[in-house]
Amino acid sequence: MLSKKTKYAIKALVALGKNAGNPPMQIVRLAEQEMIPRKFLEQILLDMRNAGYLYSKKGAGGGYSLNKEPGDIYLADILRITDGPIAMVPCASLKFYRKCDECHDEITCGIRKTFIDVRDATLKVLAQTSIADVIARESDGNFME
Amino acid sequence: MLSKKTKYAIKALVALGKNAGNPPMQIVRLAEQEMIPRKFLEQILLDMRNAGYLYSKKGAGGGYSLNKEPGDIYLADILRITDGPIAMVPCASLKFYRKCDECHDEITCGIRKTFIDVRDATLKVLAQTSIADVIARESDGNFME
DNA sequence: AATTAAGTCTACTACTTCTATAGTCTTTTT
DNA sequence: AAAAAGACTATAGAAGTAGTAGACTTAATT
Repeated sequence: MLSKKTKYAIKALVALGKNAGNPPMQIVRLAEQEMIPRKFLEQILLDMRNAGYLYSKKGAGGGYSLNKEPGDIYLADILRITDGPIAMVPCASLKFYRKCDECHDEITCGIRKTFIDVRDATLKVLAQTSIADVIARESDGNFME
Repeated sequence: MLSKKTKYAIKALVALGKNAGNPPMQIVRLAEQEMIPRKFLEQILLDMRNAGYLYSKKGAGGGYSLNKEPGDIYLADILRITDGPIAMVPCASLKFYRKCDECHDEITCGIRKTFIDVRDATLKVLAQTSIADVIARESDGNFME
C-alpha cells in the first residue's frame, strides 16, 4: 500500500500543477483544499522541495509552486522520494537494491525473477505517468473497473 | 514491500511443491531448510492450510504437503491471504475495495485511474505466475536486471 | 495404555514504521 | 517593527509486523 505521505504528495503536486501560472499557494490553503493535516503536509512539501520538484518562497506572499513542468514529474520519482523502493522485494529493486536476508542464491531465485517482472510492469506505468497525465485523466469520463 | 510473512509463504509452497510425491514435510525441517523462524512458519502454514492450499497430517509421520497442483497455486492468491490487497490504494483494489479517506470524488480521480492501471499490470504477472512457474524459473539461467 | 511425534490455536510481546503534532527559527514583505 | 510565510528538529501516539510462548489435540508406535 502507498503511504498516506505519498498520496498526499501526489495530491499536492496535482493541486500545484493546476495552480501553475497563479501566485504560489500557501501550505495552509493547500492543506485545507486537499484535506491533508497541515504540519504533515509541511514536511512532505519540504521533502519535495529538497528533491528539486518544488519552488518555495518565504514571507508574506510566499508559498509553493512547481519547479518543473507537470509533464516532467513522474509518479515513480515521487514514490521513490516518499516511500522508497518500488519493487516488492529489496533484491528486485533498481534504486534501492538490498540482498534478501534469507536468500540462499539470488542468481537462481525464482521469486526474485518474478518480482523483477512485477517491478517492470509497475514501472512501465509509474515511470510514464506524469502529474500532467494525472491531471488530464481527471474527469475525462474514462471508466475503468 | 512484501511482508516477510508472504515471502516465507511463497518459499514454503515452493519447497513443498518440490517435495511433492514424497512423504509430508515437517514444519521443523521446512523451517530449517528455508531459514524461517519455526513458530512464525507454523502460523503461516496454518493460514495457507485454512485457505485450502495445504494438506496437513498430525502425529508421528505427519507434516505438510500441497493440497493442489503447484500449477494451480498463483502468487496473487498467496499475497492476498498473507498481505491482503494487491493494489497500492484501497480504492483501486478488486478484492479489498475501500473508499479513500480524503477522496473528494472517486469517479474523476486521476490518481485512482493510474493506480488501477498499476494494479492491472501487477496482476497480469502475479495472477499468471504459479508455484510451478516459480520452481521452473529457478536456475534456468535466465538473467534479468 | 503410555509415550512420543507431530500439527492447532490463542495470546502476547517487542519492535518498527507511519502519521501526526509542537515548537522554535529564518526569511521576506509591508 | 510587525506580520506572514516557510524551514527544521524533536517527539508522541497509533498501527502494523515479526516473532515467541504455551497449552491443547491428534495420530502412530511400542
